[in-house]
Amino acid sequence: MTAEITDIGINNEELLDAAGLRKTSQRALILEIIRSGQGHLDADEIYLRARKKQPRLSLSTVYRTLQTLKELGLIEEVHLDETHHHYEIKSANEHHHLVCIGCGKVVEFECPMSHKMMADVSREKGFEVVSTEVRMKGYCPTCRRKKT
Amino acid sequence: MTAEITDIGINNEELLDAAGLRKTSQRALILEIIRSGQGHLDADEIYLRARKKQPRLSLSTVYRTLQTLKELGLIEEVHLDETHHHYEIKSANEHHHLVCIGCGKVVEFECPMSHKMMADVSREKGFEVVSTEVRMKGYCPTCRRKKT
DNA sequence: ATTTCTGCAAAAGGTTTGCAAAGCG
DNA sequence: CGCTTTGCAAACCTTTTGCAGAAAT
Repeated sequence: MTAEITDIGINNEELLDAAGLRKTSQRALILEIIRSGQGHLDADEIYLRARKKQPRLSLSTVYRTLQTLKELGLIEEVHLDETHHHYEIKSANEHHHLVCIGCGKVVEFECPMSHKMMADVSREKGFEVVSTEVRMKGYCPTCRRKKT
Repeated sequence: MTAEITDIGINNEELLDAAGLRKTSQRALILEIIRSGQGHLDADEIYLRARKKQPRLSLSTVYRTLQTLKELGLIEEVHLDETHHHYEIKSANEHHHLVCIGCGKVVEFECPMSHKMMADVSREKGFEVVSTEVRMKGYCPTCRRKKT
């Protein structure tokens, strides 16, 4: 029962340590929120949720922490639309995003082909390609029905 | 030699007309700039270039015109990074973008596989997928050399 | 005690909007 | 002439930054 909100977790603590960073309650909370929120939270949503536990926490801290966690490789910034950034826990299985134009729902999908695509493009263009993002837009089953 | 800068072009004029919109010199100029600028211009760059011909043109007009042209389907908004929007002429051959992390250079590539990807995802997720954007990042030949 | 972090407020950067005047049809 | 479009300035929204005080090591 000693699981404190300040626990960032063994591996993560080591990471912070190695980077010469401090383990603070704000960082732990924000990471926890991203972890338990089913992916794709934006800064403001994280801020709102975090304030329920730490009312004095500021939005700039959220942004700075997101930046830090991203640099540590704990979270990933994804671009579901053009106006916000969204963040999710960096997971082993890479995936891409399908966004519903009607309701905003986000579904993840895997894309084994993307590796071949990267290889093809690398060869053709002479680039060293380091990342690929595939984003699809469409109508989810529910919104498809509504459309008619 | 009577090619006026105010010529939006036959098809485009009809489009404007059909939409109940007016043919103005600003719209013609902006479209012309996007057409002759080798793709991927952002609003500010378009604004700068446009001012050379029409010094009193305003940035809001650029934004409003881009919006209009996009709705008419004459241009396309692409997302090369997260801070800007970029615009290019809507062309028959669909392509995707590869951006150099070092120098910002943008290269287009085709992606025949994307159709299969769309079909696969549609079927698996039950979505009606309407668009796919593939964005890769990497180092161009020149920047690769510099890196070492 | 030293150095990093946080909160607050203000700035920044891209984009949008309200409104009166100008321009197209 | 009526209605759209423009220019200007101000507003907006997300994200970043400067700084003094608070917290971590």
